[in-house]
Amino acid sequence: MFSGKLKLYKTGVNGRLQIVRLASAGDLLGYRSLISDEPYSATAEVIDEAMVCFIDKTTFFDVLRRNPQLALEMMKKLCRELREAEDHVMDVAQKSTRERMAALLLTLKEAYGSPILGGGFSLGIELSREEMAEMIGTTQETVIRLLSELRSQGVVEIVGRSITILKEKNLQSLIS
Amino acid sequence: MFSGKLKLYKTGVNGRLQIVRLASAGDLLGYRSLISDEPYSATAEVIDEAMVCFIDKTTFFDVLRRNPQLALEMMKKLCRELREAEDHVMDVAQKSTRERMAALLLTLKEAYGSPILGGGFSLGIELSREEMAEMIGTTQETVIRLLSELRSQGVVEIVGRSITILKEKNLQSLIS
DNA sequence: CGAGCTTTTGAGGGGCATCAAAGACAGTGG
DNA sequence: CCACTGTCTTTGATGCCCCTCAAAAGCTCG
Repeated sequence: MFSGKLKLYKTGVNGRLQIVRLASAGDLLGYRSLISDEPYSATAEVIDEAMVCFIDKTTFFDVLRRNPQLALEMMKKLCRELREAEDHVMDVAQKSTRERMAALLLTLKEAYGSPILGGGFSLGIELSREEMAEMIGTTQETVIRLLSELRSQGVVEIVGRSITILKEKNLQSLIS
Repeated sequence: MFSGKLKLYKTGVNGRLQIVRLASAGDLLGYRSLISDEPYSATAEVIDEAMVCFIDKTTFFDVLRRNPQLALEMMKKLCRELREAEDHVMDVAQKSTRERMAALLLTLKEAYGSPILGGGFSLGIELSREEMAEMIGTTQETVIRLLSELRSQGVVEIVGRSITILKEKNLQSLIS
């Protein structure tokens, strides 16, 4: 199967990474720096096999200028991403690490998950413990502890990097 | 003097607020929900006297469609805000409260500050302790403790809600 | 099988939230 | 003018969540 997943991250204090978002097939990358004329502020790295296609700067702007409707669509996309980013700020600022862990699992399930025989959901994306930590702003160790906690409660099943959600409702109730 | 300042905030878990950004004269508000067709995700509240001007939805889109250059400008603005929001995520996730406090003071100084006789900077905006807490994702009490710490070190001068930065360099070195 | 990763588990400590209460300050009405 | 009230600010005490450090165990690959 052709999947194609990238992670987009920033580098923070003492090299600690912060994953800003994941990108999949069809997503646009880098257009923001193009538009705002700022230097690239994030780094992209392949998680799964991905094919990338480059668009020339002038072509990009030409198409955009000739096609107001497309421009509007892009603005829509930007607005949505902005709202998501702001929500993310609030999550990190207010929620406990446990709540963010639960939210991450549910988000991944929404984006990549697929139902599995017996009623669970396979996450459909395999991240390292550290990558998860970098997404929710915590450490490897804490991610591990929270995951084992969930496993011991029968909420998830874990085999290596493959995670299956067994009791989605328990996660839902965790994110309050 | 005519200033006009608003705060834009979201409501999080158990009603705790998160100030997403401050807006001043000339800023646009609410256009994001307009464009992305999502429900309003934030609330605006006046801090200083402000005059607000409403634009009709259809007018807005008309102008945008007829004026590709304007659309590009708006996209620029959106991209910049997006980058700022993502930076903010990283700050909250990685930096200590003390670092965020210092960063907040410097940000406010950049946005509203004005030089004062003797080499300091008056912040030029008066926020309650709680509002500052809501901006950097902490509590009132912690803001107060950090501010007194800075005052006792002679880094800032505080009279009620008016804050003067005396030793900007010390703040700079705090944000690492 | 050894080297280098990731994952796991444990111990310890500190930063910060929470709770509680007193002080400061402004507005209100008697 | 002064007690009265509500809001904001300050300070102190307590505890716990989670980061940090350390080390062992598991996995992968040459």
